[in-house]
Amino acid sequence: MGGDELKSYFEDFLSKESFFKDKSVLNDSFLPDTITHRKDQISNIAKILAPCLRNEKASNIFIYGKTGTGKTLTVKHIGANLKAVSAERKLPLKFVYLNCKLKKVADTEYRLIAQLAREFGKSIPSTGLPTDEIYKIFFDALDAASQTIIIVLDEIDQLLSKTGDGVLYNLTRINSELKNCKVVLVGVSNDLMVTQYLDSRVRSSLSEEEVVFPPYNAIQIQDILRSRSRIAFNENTLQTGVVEKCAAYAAREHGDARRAIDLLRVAAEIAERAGEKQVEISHIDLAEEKIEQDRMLDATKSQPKQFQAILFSILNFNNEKFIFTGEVYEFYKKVCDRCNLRPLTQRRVSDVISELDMLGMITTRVISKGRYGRTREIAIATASSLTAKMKRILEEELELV
DNA sequence: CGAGATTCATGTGAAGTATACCTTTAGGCTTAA
DNA sequence: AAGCCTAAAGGTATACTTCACATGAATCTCGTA
Repeated sequence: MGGDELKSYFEDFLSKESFFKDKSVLNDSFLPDTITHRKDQISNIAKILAPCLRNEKASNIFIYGKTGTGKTLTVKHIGANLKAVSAERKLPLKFVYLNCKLKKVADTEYRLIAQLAREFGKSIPSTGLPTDEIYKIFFDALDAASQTIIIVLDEIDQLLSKTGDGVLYNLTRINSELKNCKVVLVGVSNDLMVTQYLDSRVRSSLSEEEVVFPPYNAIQIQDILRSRSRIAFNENTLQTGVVEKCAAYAAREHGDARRAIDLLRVAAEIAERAGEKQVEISHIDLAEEKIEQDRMLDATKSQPKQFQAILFSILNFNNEKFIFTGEVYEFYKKVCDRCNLRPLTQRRVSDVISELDMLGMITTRVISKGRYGRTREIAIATASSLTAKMKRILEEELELV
């Protein structure tokens, strides 16, 4: 574009009214003032936690629900209100939210407790201290003042599957250890089955109260989308049927409202960039594709080198219907050779493959081929056009030519 | 022909190792009395 | 002598390796009909 052309493009851009009034409303991190269709859950949790305001010990809570059913949102919402009230009245109440899924932040016992201690202003090194010491620092930090503390552990299932329930056992015992303050634990989980893996003491202590978040149905998602789009968009931005379609797509996948909102936002971005007057239904399909792609490509880029090499090895077999660990490992060794990476052992590669499965980048299951042994059957979870893009990124990242 | 033994390839658990990082401690140097 | 800095010693978590055993259905074996 030449200077004049560019200028007129920008002028043209400005003359068009933007679709968005307030785009942040459609972001994951946005906290609406009111949460649609979650009255029961909110009042339930609020009732359970309310005694905290009087500095009494409230029950621990376990919250279940699939992704995008508003668990995190609800908990944060209640937390914000509790904070507001307690700040106003100068009550000794603290609310801590922690997501256990964040890699390198809270995915092991040590890191979880360290992170919690940091929330209380302690500085904890990333490694080097005994875990007992970390507990001690954390407990001291808690007990420093007479107060009630609500600790929310989001996506707790991730933590449990990786490190077992030892952490939770220790946390549930806090109250008997500490003199001055009371701690309420709120566990949030996507997996309804998790409590089965818990030690019975932990289970009974942690799930003194349980709250279930059922999936939204399509109508409810529509309501959510409408209430958000009223704030997010200017009038007449959405073609009729757009909200319905987004809702339908999301409802198809176990009523994931976050997905519906993402879909709407991305569809609008696509439409705006394409210079359309309105967001049309066709943009939603494009959006769905784009979201999936971005998610996978970002995940691909952000993996550690070894993971990338292994993923690349797997993708290399994308023409074959079934891929087995042995084949992948053989190829992986060659890849390592080509990009100067020290090959990991097959043992470790096996674990990495499981982790990639957990990340949803591939699908695996362990099968027995009878006489021909036992292995993991690996399937690539994405469309072939996308795997091609992923491979290109990996080649770049691994400096393969 | 069918029940039970065998087999293969690799899953999986436990224990050991390398690395990076932490605190403590001892020694050495500087400084002030 | 007291204070401060540095480096070594001793300790830990984490990622990875090593070792060893577990798995489970296709295939083989062998007694029986």
